[in-house]
Amino acid sequence: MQAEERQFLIEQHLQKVEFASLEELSERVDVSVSTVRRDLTLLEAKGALRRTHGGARLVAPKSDEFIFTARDTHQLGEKEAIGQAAAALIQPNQGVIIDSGTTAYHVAKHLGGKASHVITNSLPVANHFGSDNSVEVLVTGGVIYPRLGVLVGPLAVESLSGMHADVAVMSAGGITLDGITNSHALLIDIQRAMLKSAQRIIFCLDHTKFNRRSVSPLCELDVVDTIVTDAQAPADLVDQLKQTGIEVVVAD
Amino acid sequence: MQAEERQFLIEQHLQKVEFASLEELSERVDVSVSTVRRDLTLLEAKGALRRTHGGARLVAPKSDEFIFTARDTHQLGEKEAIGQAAAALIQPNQGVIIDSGTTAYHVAKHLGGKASHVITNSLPVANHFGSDNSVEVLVTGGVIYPRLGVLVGPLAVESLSGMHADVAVMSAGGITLDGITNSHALLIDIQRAMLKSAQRIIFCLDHTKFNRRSVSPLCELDVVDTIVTDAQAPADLVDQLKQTGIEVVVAD
DNA sequence: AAAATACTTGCAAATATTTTCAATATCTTC
DNA sequence: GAAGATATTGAAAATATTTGCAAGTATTTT
Repeated sequence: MQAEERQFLIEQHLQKVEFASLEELSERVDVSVSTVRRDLTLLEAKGALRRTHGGARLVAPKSDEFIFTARDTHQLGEKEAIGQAAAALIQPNQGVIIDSGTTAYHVAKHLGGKASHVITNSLPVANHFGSDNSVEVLVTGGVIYPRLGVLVGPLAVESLSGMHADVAVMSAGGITLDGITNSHALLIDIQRAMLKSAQRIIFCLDHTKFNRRSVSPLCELDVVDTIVTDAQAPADLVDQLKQTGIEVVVAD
Repeated sequence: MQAEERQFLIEQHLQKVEFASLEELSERVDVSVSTVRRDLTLLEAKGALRRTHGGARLVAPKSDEFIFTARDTHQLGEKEAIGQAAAALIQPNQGVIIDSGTTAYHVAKHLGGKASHVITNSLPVANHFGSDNSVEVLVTGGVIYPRLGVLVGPLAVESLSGMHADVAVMSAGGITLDGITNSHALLIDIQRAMLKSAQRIIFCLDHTKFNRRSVSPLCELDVVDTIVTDAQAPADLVDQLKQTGIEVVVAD
């Protein structure tokens, strides 16, 4: 059996059982426990699963809500800080558009009852405000993009285009001096509608997004008013961004 | 069993029972009480639960604060049965509109991957299908009605009016021979749009809804194709409904 | 305030992981 | 197609983690 085939089988098996011990996997693909260990290490690096003591678990278990909410600890500290700093930029009683994506979600968590209206296409954000009747939450329509809990499609774009907000809190996949990019092509149209509907544009981008280019271009830099990032963002790019007239807030 | 799996089971069990003693948990996951203690400490740090003397208690998760979801035990048995019976009426690969309201939610829970499309204005229903990519879930836009997790308002009505589905699974506040009524006036417009957009109308009404009249009239009986109810529904009204040509399914 | 119950701490046994190394398999290069 | 180089595999020793237990401390109950 080939190494790749074996790893594929492990992945597939894990999709079914969610948790698997080393012995279980070793028996199933008929190699030594050592090899399974090595495979798991590789698969973890690939992001396909997470190692645990004695075995492995699925990254996004079906029983789990959406990819993030509680369990996503990827750069959690930075995202929390960014969330707090971005929320501080919002004035009381403003109307805020909140993008999908983990970073924007953390902003929502820190927003409290500050905003009077929230517009979002993210189900986790909607859930977060769901039982809070101090904020009016407007959810765009759309088709659920599985695992992310984002509403996409024409309905989402349409419902956004008729709206207006004071601020848009956005996230994205990458930023360079050429502009901002994002990975999910389906989101681009929606994000552009968000950018059009808001007066002030705040992008929340942790340091890993700097000098990175995702597949689809989203917008030029001149659309952006403010960028919120963390302390590890590369100083040179931050300076260059400031020179183009963008306000850059560095959260600690 | 691995540590992570064990902790996951503890979390999951707690979702059901709200509170569990150390012994109970220790027995359930088959480790010593000491280990359960350590697990609980970790889970508490993660924010998944709250420790108490002798056990652990669920920390009310925001996303579940909608009136129902798991915790609403009001006529739970009946609603489960109705949910199952109504789900059985759906043919594979149909497009299904699912109304907000607890009873309709239970139908969603039993639907599995049967429907190919689901249209809903209920956040709990959307969440339920959220990470399932075998079903395409279309969420109407709208403003969140707090505590119920329902999307209401003109946007919800608009997005529904352009759609079409094979079946609509509805719930309501009361039914008499004069028609069906509902309590939330905001929902009426949306429900009417749902009724217009679907070919077959199934109303799910537990026995407490029979011979009851809510504030706002929703529709006449001739719109209804099928009513699913439980065994305690009054026989006379059930008979009379059958005579008007409505199919009445009684779940046990 | 005493009894009962639950919690914390420290420790040894069990279990898992990393590291290392020899054996085998696979790929190059001639 | 054979010889050497490289990569992969399985197994064993060293290291680290987790688990269960028991003694001591805190908390609740009566």
